[in-house]
Amino acid sequence: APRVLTLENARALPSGPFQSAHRSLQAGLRQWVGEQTHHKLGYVEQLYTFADQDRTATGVERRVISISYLGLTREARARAGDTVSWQSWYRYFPWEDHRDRGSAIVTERIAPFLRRWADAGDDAATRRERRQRADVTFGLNARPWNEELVLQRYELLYEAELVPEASAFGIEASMPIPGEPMLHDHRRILATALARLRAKIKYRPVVFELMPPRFTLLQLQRTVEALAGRLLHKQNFRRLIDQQELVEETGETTAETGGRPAKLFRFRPEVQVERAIAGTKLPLSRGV
Amino acid sequence: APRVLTLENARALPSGPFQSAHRSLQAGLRQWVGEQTHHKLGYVEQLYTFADQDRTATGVERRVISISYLGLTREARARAGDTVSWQSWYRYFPWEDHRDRGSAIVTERIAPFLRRWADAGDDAATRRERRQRADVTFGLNARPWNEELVLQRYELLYEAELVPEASAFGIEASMPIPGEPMLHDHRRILATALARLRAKIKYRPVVFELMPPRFTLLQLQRTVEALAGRLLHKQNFRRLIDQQELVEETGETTAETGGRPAKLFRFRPEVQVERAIAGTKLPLSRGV
DNA sequence: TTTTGTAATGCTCAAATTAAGCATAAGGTA
DNA sequence: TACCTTATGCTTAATTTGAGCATTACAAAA
Repeated sequence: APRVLTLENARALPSGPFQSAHRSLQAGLRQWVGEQTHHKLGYVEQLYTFADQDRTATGVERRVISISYLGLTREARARAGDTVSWQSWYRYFPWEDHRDRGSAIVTERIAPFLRRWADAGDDAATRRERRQRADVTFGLNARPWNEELVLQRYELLYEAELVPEASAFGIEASMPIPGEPMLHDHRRILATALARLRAKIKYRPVVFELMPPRFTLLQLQRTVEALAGRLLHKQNFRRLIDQQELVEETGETTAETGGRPAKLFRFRPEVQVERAIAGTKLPLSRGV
Repeated sequence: APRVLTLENARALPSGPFQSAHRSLQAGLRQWVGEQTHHKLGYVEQLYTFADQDRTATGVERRVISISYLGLTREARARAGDTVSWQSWYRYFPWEDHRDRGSAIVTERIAPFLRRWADAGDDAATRRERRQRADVTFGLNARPWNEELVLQRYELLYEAELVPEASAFGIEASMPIPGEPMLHDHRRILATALARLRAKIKYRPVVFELMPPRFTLLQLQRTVEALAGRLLHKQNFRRLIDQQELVEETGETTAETGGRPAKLFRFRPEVQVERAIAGTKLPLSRGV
C-alpha cells in the first residue's frame, strides 16, 4: 500500500527551515525528516520550488520559498504518542485509485460537479474549453484515463473550487467530493510527488526502494499497481520484468501466497548503474 | 540552430535576485531576463533549485539559493553594444551534437581521457565501475548513444576533472577536451536545461515555441534534430507528425527550400490542451 | 530543351514490441 | 479426491517502428 508519512494528525508533510548549519538542501531535508519522524530517508529527489505569498496566515505578509522533495522508503513504525503517522495516499486523492475497476468515484462523485463547473463558464468558448479539459484530465467521455495527470487533476479541482483549500472557509469547509485536505499547500505538493513517481516508475527502477529484500513477482506487481493506481496484465508484467533483467531468482520459494508456491526474487544490484538510464514500462490491462 | 541567450561575453546565463517586488518566482525571472536582455520570454518551466556554498568566490561564505528555469523563444536580435549575445549550445557541449555522424569528438577527443580516468581508480572495483559508467553515459563500446544523458555526461566530465570548472585554476585553465566553460555553475544549469528539453520534446509539443508561424515539415524536422542532436528518419518523421495531428496545411507552398516546393504547415492550436498530455516521439535513424 | 540535383511525398516491408488469453503446474483446503 | 487459487510457460494477433524504394516537382546548369 502506498503511504505518506504525515505530521499534525495527517494534515501536513514533514518540513522545516533550511539553516546555515545544513551543508546542503538534501542534508537539511534529511535532518528535518529524521527529527520530526524518527525515520531515515533513503532515495530522495527534488520536486519543485514554490514561492508563495502567505503560507503562514499570520497577517504579516511573509515570503516563504518551499523546496519540496520526494523520498522513498519502506514503512517503519512511526513514533508513537504524537501527531506523526503513516497515511494512505488515497486518503488525499481517492479518485486516483483505479485498481478496483471503473473507479466509480470519478464518474459518480466528481464528474457531475465538473460538469456544473464547465457549464458555469461565462461564454461558450470557456465552457467548451472547460469541458474538454475536464474530459482529458479525468478521462471522461470515452477518453482514456491517464494515471500521470495527478497534478493536473488536483489543479483543476482547485480551480473549480471543489477542494476546501480553495475555499474562503479553509480546510474546515465541507466539500461535495471525497478526499482529505492538508494544511497550506501540502496536498498540492503531495500531488506533485505522486505525479512524478508515477511517471518515473516507467523509466527508472524506483520500486527498488519500496520492496523487501526478497519478494515474489506478484508482490512486485502489486506494488507497482498500488503506485500507478491501476491493474497490470500479469503474464506480460512478468515478461517485461525478466526481459529487463532487473531481478534474479534467489532459488527459494514461498508458499505464503495462497496458491502454487512462488519463486522468490531479489534485485540485481549490478543493474543499478546501467538502469540509471534504461526503462521499466507498464503492461496495462486493457479492460481497466 | 539551438542557441542560448548569454551575458558576460558568453560566459553566463541571465540571472538576478528574487526581490519582494516580484509577485512570483516566474514574474521575477521574466523581469530580470527582460531587463538584462531586452527579450521577452514565452514558455517557461522551472528546472532545479541549487543551494551552493560559495558561488560568488568573494571569500566570505555566502549561501545562495539558485532557482533555475528553462525558457523557450525564437531568437531575436540581442541588444547591441554590451555583453549580451546568442550562442550555440554546442559551443558549451560540442560532444552533444551527433548530427553529422559518428561524432568523432566523443571517440577521439573524450574517450581516451575517460579511459585514463577509469584506469586511475584506486581498486579494481572502482575501475570497472568507472569504465561501465563512461561506457553507458557516452555510448562507448557498442553501447547506444542516449541523447538525454546530457547532465550525466557533464557531471562525469566534472568528476573526472576534464572541465575547467572542476579545476583549482578555475575556468582560465586549459583543458584537453573541447567545450567552453561558463561562470559559476552556469554550464551545469545549461546541461540540466538541455537534458530536460531533450526529454520533453518526446512527449510534449514544445517545438511549438521555436517555430515561425508557418513552416515546412523539413524545417520542423531540422529543429527537432538540432535539439536532440541527432538525425531523424525523414519519412517516418512525417508519418509520426501527421498521425499526431499536431499540424495542418496552410494550403500554401514554398519553393525556397531547394528542390520540389514544400507544403507549408501551421500548428493546430486546438491540440494544445489535449497535447498537454499526449506525446511526440522521435523516429531515429538507425545508422546514426 | 534536356539533363541534373535536391527536396518532397507516397507506399511497402520486415522486425520488434504490445496486449490478450489459453493451458498447465503445484500447492492448500473442503 | 475435487476444487480453488496463484504461478508460469507459450501462442496469437495487432500495432508500432525502422528502413528504404519509387515517384513527383521545381530550379539551375549544360
